[in-house]
Amino acid sequence: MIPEATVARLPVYLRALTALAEGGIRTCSSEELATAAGVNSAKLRKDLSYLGSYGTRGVGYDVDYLRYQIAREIGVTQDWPVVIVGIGNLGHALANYSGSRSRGFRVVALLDADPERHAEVVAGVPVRPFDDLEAIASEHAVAIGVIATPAAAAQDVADRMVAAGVTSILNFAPAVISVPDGVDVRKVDLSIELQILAYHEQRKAHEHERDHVAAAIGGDA
Amino acid sequence: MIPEATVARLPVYLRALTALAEGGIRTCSSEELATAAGVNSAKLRKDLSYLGSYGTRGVGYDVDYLRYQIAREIGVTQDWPVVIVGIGNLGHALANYSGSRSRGFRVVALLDADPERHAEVVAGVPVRPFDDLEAIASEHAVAIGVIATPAAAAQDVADRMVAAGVTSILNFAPAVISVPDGVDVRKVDLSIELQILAYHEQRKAHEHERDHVAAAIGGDA
DNA sequence: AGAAGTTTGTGAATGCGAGAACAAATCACC
DNA sequence: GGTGATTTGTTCTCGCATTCACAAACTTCT
Repeated sequence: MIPEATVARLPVYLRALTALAEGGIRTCSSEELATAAGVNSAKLRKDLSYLGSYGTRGVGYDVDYLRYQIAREIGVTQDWPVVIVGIGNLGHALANYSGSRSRGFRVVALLDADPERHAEVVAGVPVRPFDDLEAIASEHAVAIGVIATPAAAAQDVADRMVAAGVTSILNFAPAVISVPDGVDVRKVDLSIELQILAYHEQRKAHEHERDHVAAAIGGDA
Repeated sequence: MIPEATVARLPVYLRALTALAEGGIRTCSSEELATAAGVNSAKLRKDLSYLGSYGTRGVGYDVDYLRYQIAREIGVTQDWPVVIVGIGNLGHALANYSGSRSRGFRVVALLDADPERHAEVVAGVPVRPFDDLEAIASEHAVAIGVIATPAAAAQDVADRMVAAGVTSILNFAPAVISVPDGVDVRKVDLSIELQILAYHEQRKAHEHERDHVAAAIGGDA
């Protein structure tokens, strides 16, 4: 049983290893890999220890071997069929991104409720009516769905996805969606990320203010 | 000092409160707001207690009042100038999204290294050369930058942003970027989110398999 | 072969967040 | 004015995640 925090970092390690492999590097230490992944080396080693003992003391890790082990653990040695619902600006970006960049996933359908879009072909995949969801999902055994619709439609789309057999949802719509037990939802929200940054930014600004005031009154304690 | 986990949820509460206000609701209990935000009511109350005592026992929270208090705490009562670098599919989506939907942020510039794009106008903002970054950042006192470039360019863009005075970065590029102390970075990564879902999906599949095997051999312990 | 130097894997300590549970405060009703 | 119902704010406990520190294991050099 791998801790959730570790699961969230495994893809980062995988990408770092891929970058090293492309650079022709065959072996790396936990320190090097940790730097490439932007984490602490102790944390990296503990994370990897949940998968097994794939390193060699005194030497480090074999890049290709570790890469395969992590990919297998995550489950991206096979290809997961994915449907994307909502082909606006964001849907376009996601379709292109998933289509070319990332191995492990295959976009089997792009769906949109707007008939205007049904003529389009994005990243080689035609946009089809949202009502085709059930047919496509059962035909390709789709387990992963992406919601890129406006907030108002998100819950409906989620319900239909779940009914069609989808058990993992990636939600880009700025809305909280509720799903039955056994269905995983991950949420990505631009606006929330910006607001978190704004909070810290504001705190920095206040910090400065206090510094200025302190300097002005000559405080040195 | 508000805990980081709480800070990350405040924007969710803010959005839920806005939705309630738009529905004409003037007052709500922690239970109602928690449901709308998709969290536990005890957690919600504890989060809000870090801001102060803005509720009334036996009654609940005044929607508008609480909304303002949270907005003030986050820092979105003012407008933060934002620059977006990399106007591909994703950049388009972000520009449109930030432009219309979210209050608290103002896109002051869209930058791209590709001269082909400098003719475009997205969401009312013209796309300008990346080299204009420093001039724009100092003119508008930009503190928040968004990176929507390919991975290879991300570190360069981040360095230039930091040099130009940006102290908070939202990174959509699939790359780890390193910045000096005092600069905040948040990372959003489609591919990583999908891989996390794939991991859980795979575990569900294995679970099923084991169930089938158990059923087949008639195990009931 | 043995000693010195590296690097992994893990046990222990610390800190943080989640949730349960309850006391304090307010409202409604008599 | 007092009693019961309701709801907040807070304390307490538990579990998870991070980090340190070190023993075990491997390599290299003499």
